[in-house]
Amino acid sequence: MSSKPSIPKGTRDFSTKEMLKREYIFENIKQVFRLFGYQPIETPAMENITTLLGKYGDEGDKLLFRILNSGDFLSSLNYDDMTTLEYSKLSSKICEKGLRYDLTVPFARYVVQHREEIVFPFKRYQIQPVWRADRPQKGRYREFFQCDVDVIGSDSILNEYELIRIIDDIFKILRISTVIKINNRKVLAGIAAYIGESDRIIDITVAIDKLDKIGIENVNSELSTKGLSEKAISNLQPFLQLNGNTSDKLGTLNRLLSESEVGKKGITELQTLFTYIGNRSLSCDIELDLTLARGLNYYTGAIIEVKSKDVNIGSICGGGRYDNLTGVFGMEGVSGVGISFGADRIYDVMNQLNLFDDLKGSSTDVLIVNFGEDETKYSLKILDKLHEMGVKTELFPDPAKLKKQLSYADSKKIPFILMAGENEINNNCIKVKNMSSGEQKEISMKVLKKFVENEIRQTKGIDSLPPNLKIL
RNA sequence: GUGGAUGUAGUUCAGUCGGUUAGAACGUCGGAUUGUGGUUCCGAAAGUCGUGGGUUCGAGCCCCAUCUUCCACCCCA
Repeated sequence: MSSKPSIPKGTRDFSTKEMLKREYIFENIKQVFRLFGYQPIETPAMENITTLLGKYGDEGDKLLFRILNSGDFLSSLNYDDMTTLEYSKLSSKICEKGLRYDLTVPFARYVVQHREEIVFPFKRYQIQPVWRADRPQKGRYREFFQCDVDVIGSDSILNEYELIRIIDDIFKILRISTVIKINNRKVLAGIAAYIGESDRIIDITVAIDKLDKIGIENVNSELSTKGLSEKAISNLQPFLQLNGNTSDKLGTLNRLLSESEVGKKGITELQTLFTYIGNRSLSCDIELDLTLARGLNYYTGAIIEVKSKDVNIGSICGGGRYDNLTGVFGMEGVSGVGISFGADRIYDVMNQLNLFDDLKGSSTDVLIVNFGEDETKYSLKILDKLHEMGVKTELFPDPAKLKKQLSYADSKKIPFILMAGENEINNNCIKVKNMSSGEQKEISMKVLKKFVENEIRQTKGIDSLPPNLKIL
């Protein structure tokens, strides 16, 4: 039984080089989240399946990973169940748990469960993997990390504005040029009402979401296939053809939707948001995009999606406002808004654009050569000192040939070697080798600290770190 | 879930019409150099040709199934 080991479809191992890059992304995102006063939480990888079902639409239910009950999972079934139940009903009988599909629904569940201990508005961030049983392809994985920020318990559009700022800050730091697309579900609901097809809002939004992909004719024919009347479709056209700048668009919408209460509410929300954004300078492009629909069922207000301008990989960040997500868990009238950064896609974008150049260096600054048992005591003393000074240092674990130890340092791009063999120990000094110049010299133990400050810090020190990591 | 492509040392890829023992580069390891890396030179290890069946005297190559990865759709981060 020694077949080659493998990992499940759509999952990946991350090797050291990849992890350094990934952590760079996580660190930066986390710092911006903290800057705006968000605090971390984590929730379990698995949730009760009933928590997850029905929150993401039919498509979402299909993509949930279900966890087979432990033990005799068939004991809850009788013969009739097995032969007559359709598979989805059957699976919810034998699978009581599932892997989380996103971080928003578990968060809503968390808020309801911990309502007594939470002070509202509650601003939290959460960086964890999620799982979807999707068919994998480029930019689409079955296990991937989401970085969520949400504020729950506040209706203010200031929260939407804050999220836009966060998006802008993060992508500015990561040097990804992006366009932020904004829309509002209430406006979409208003449009559906205006054309007399209120109950078809999902079909309508899904179809117009494809506008820039398949063109206006195909959208119209798709709507017609879905059973929308000719009249409704022709009434929809002015919305599909909306153009001009943001205030033009909002003006037109205002006229067209003057009869619709929800529609007008949505327009006001958009207006408020765009006023906040106003003339503040953002590095991202911002665009009011009526064709932005987003599939997740629970959005009720603003919807936000971010795309890279240089790499075509779908959205790298998305989110919106949900007015009653906690309602399904028994806590009514609490509105929240949040966004989710797709770390894996951000990684793909940055990799493709070679934006990780700054990270080429090693994580270790100094390697202490291992000369053997007798010298190790002396080396460990040096190691401790350097660690106390905050210098990233490692001692080679085996007394391997010097050649081996040096080429290890070389492959890890460690810039400094410290050698303390018999001669050095007798003279109470250390030999230092600079790997890039090849130059080496002996220094006494006393000036070790000075040496660190003058040379290591300058070669590998804080100045070489990306500016945003300097605080660390 | 639907349709299409793909798979050969650790990695990137050759491999002719189906014909003897499947090759290269890079990487790894060893040596030239027992206390000095990168460059150079020499050498070695490394493969059940994704997996399982089938056709054939003979299969990396042809056929079937299956898995992986990739692409389009659906949907999404």
